[in-house]
Amino acid sequence: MARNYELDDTDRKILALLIEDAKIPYTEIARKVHVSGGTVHVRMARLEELGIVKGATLKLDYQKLGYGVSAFLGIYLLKSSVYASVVEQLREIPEVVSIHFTTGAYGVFARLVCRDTQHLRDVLHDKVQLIEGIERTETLISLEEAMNRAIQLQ
Amino acid sequence: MARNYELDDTDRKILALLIEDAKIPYTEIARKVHVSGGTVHVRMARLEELGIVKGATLKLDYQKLGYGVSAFLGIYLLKSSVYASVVEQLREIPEVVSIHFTTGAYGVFARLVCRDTQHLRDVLHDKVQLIEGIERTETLISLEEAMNRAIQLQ
DNA sequence: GTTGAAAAATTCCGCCG
DNA sequence: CGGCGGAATTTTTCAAC
Repeated sequence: MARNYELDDTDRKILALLIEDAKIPYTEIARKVHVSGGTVHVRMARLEELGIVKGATLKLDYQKLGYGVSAFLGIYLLKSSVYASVVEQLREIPEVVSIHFTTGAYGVFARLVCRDTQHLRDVLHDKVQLIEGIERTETLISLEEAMNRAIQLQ
Repeated sequence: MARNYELDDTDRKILALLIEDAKIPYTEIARKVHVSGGTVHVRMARLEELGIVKGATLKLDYQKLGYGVSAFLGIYLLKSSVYASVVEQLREIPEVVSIHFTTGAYGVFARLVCRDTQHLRDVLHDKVQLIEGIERTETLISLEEAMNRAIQLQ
């Protein structure tokens, strides 16, 4: 499941460039990596085939889109067997953007993105608190996202 | 700073499609949104001009890339005035992918992505613990990322 | 906001080292 | 076999309306 695939230097260089900007043309990547455009195409097709590349998405300024409040939620479960069910129910909430199963006090750790603190309050009260299997939650409101980037390969 | 820009339904539909897959051609978006290709182009140019769209990036399976361990770090600061300096120093650590200024006990909350628990241990001990201004940290290791998605517009 | 046409990129395939 | 190069198709890009 967590296998490590054989990636060569060309693969990593291609990925590093596309992580920075997924819209740069393959022909330009080809020039920078010193291979042909066809090769970039073949390498990307293989990386997608392997499931390493799952697609591309936009980098957005959520603040400017009106989603200025983000929060982390530490969730205490009534018993650990409800994990899968709680995840399913969290997934149904559009404001939940990521869910982690973590070590430590919390069983589940989630991140929410909301328009404002009122919206966050509503989501917590009307959606999260109603989920079966949750004992209680601790909320950490992010007042400012000082940084957010993709991992650097190598 | 946190202004709300006027986006119409067309803008939102275009963004929603590109969030799903930033590589679909503007011509295809045009068909789905019932406008011309030129209009999609103009709308995206404006959204980039406004800074709402900051670019595009790849969606990757970090597990398969050999980065299977992710952790959240609650950081207690010696005094709140060191915030900016601590953020600067965290930014220098390649394994740190996001930094938040939060309410609650921690002054700073960060996320790290590492190859394995040994790598995480090394980063915490050799890099994070050396930062001036940090009193102590609490680590939450994510054993599994059950979900990770972009926010849904509307 | 649309159209249409030039420029560029993608994509595929036969060939070669 | 993996990489290269060229050609057909599609997309991007932009000016005129």
